[in-house]
Amino acid sequence: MPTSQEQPRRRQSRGERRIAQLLEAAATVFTSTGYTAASTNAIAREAGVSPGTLYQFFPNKEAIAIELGGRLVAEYQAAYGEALAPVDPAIPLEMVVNAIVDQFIDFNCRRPVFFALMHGPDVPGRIAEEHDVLHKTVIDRIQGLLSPFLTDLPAEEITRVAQVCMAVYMAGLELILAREGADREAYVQELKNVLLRYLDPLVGDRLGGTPEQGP
Amino acid sequence: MPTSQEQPRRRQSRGERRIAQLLEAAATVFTSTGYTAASTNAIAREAGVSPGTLYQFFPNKEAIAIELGGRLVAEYQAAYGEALAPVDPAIPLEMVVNAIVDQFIDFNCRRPVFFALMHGPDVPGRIAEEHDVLHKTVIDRIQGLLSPFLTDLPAEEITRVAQVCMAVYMAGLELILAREGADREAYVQELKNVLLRYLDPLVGDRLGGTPEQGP
DNA sequence: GACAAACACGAGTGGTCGCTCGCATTCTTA
DNA sequence: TAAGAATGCGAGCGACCACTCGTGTTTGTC
Repeated sequence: MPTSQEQPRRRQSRGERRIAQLLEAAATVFTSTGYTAASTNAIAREAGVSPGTLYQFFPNKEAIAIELGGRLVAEYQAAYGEALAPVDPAIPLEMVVNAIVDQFIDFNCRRPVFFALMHGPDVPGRIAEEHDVLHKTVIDRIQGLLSPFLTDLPAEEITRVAQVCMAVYMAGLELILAREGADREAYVQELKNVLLRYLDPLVGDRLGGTPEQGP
Repeated sequence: MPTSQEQPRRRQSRGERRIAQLLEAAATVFTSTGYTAASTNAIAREAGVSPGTLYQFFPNKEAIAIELGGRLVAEYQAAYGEALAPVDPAIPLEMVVNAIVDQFIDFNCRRPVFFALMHGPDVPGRIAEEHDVLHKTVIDRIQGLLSPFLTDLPAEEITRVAQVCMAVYMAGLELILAREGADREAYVQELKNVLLRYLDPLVGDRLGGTPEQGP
């Protein structure tokens, strides 16, 4: 016999719209207050519905964050699915780093919730697990991307380099999200500089060292 | 007439001991759960006293964090007060960065609460202000330290560089605190590498570029 | 139009947390 | 040693929050 079967409730189009509305409201509230401090009543109010209506579509608060996170990941992969795919190591590292940073920054600026949900230290068990999985995946991809460039380094060290790149990116992202306009652009350039100068001395000896670039 | 005067309650030595005990307990709880999730009852339990006793010495939860933060800053300044003081720009940047990173890492490893309190995104108003002040001070100091080295750059850009250095340090610290032993040391070296390679191309042309260093 | 299912409401429930209060105990001081 | 202050206790209060439930409304289907 089936164990506690999940009967797939038939949604009406009104329901689908409500769900989208609630997730949008949740994104707004999570972004401004973080996950833990965000109350489900506040999310419902932001969406213009009653608390009861919210629980018509989500079994609990955690499920909102999980669904939101899932949709964000899907949206990201649809837009930049190949961002971290391995590339021809003959391409200058500068171009690779620039392209990847630009894509990630672009997405994170358009969807600031993503950072709030991923970087928040207050998210509870289940979400933290999802984040861990995603984090490990990204690290693996960075590692695979860097390997052809960092031919002289042992695998263990490449892992470390990937971890450091990820951490530096996250730190830069926080600075960047707190700024706007030209100031933001300047910090994006600085982030690229940090990563490039960090990685450049590590690449195996091939033609084309990366020269300095100005703003 | 005096406005709502604070009468300085005479403490017995027993009381001073309790305060130290409570702050130590608070440090433990804050470190493991963060400020918001830490309950005052949990802090009292950790210290082996009743909730009422806790409130004999602190007017509210915020005051605990503020007192703890104040003592940590004082402790830090006593140990490394001159860590960010300007130095002779003839000294190689590598030595300067190495020394500063070592000192900060050393302190943060011995007192992990410091990072938890400073980096936590969930700390309420009053504490956030204190952190802002401290953060601005540190940025200023870094700026003053870097200026003699980065002679070719306008002030505005040096500010940006200081901000980036601080953010990179914080990111590295998070990686480092999550590791132990030889692994930790390796990440400390990586952090130094990131900062050095980022700053090295910026220093005005003088003798002594910074060569690569191994683990 | 009739019926059922999905949707919507919002006061209410149980639980947690910051904090209080009345009272007991220990220390200081004269 | 006696008075008063400091310390200590822990049940409990009020506020807030995640979540529920009884009831009423809208929508899809025959």
